[in-house]
Amino acid sequence: MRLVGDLRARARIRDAAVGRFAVDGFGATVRAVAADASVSPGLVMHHFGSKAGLRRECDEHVLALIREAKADRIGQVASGASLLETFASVDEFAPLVGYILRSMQEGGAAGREFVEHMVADAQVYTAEAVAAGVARPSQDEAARVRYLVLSSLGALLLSVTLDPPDDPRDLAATVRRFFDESSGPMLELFTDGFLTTDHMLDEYRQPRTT
Amino acid sequence: MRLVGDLRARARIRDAAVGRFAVDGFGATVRAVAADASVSPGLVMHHFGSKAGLRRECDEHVLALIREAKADRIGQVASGASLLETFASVDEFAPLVGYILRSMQEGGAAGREFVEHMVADAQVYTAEAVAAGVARPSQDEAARVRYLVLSSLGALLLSVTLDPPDDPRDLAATVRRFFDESSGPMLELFTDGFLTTDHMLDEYRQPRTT
DNA sequence: GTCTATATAATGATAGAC
DNA sequence: GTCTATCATTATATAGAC
Repeated sequence: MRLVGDLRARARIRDAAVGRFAVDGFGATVRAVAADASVSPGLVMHHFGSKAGLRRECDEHVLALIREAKADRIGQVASGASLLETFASVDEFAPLVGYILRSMQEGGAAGREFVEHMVADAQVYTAEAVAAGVARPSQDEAARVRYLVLSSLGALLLSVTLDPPDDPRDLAATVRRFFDESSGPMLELFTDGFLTTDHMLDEYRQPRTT
Repeated sequence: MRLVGDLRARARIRDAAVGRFAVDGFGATVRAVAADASVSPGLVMHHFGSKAGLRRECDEHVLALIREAKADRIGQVASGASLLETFASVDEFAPLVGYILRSMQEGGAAGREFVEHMVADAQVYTAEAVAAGVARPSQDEAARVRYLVLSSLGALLLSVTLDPPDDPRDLAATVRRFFDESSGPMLELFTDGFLTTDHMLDEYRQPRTT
């Protein structure tokens, strides 16, 4: 079957590209991707037109997979970072996590969209948590959620970037280590806070009232 | 004076490189640096041996300047992120902030060292704050400080990376915008916390006691 | 010290055979 | 659809004149 063969080659190249980009970053060469997919560099260009075209399809494919996986576990996910932790430990999804981390690192379209989706999701979960009395209400819900997601994902990204695994295939272990080290402090910070009192906070609450 | 002329050219190239790397990332070419310094590409190689050599000297120079500047304002700095905010608003230091952000983004040696220094500093400040009764004590001071620094710097980095200024010279404005948006949520989170109670936290406090 | 000219290597992309 | 061969560009780095 000619069409099936075609689709399978395309998919193989795309999957190889996702893995390569995850491991080496987006500076990875078309040649390396072709080698991983056991095809010629020319075939990559034939199917995707350009490296940018390949990148675009990888972005879309990864985002689609993540959206799909999120739908399967709706309600179970509280923060973007813990989603990535869960994903990283599933072999099948590990390359996706690497790809998304690279995308956040580089500032690409996929990274931005992923973060924005995470913020949107967290907004819903937080509202539910507040309604359930599990989370405290905030002076500015939108700003709080945004900072929580940005800081959680940013801490993970920075941790992985500054201290990457020797073998990039061990990304899952690195992600897990980060969570082992930070889940304690996070819980403590989120429950007790960090400061005792702060005059600036009073001002934040009652701007120019007193 | 031959020696003075030499040193001035070296310094000019190095400063140009810091600025270029800050704006374009470390993929910036030797040619671009040479053009910014108004010298030939050959002269850059003559002075620094290789692009890697140039990079090394930039790393050392930036770290030295930051160490120096930190010494000048000892005790005034609570977190790494607010240090960068202060720096970014001073025109003279703006390229340094860009350089450090790029270095954290790429995972280079300078980024790692900068973060580690920030963690070490924050450890001292936090201990003082706890002693003064301004900050709550923690179950694991080292882990808490590390997470606070990593999340603050990570949130800033991610924010700047995902939504960079149109003109890279407007980095200061972007950094300031991030702080305007997140200082409120940070203060609230740090003072009140986020969750009401959490069973997992009890376990964290008294592991296998009950 | 500084420049011009060039060597060398790698990359994205194209052309055409099969 | 797939490959081989090649082009054009771009990068670091070198050599040697001034």
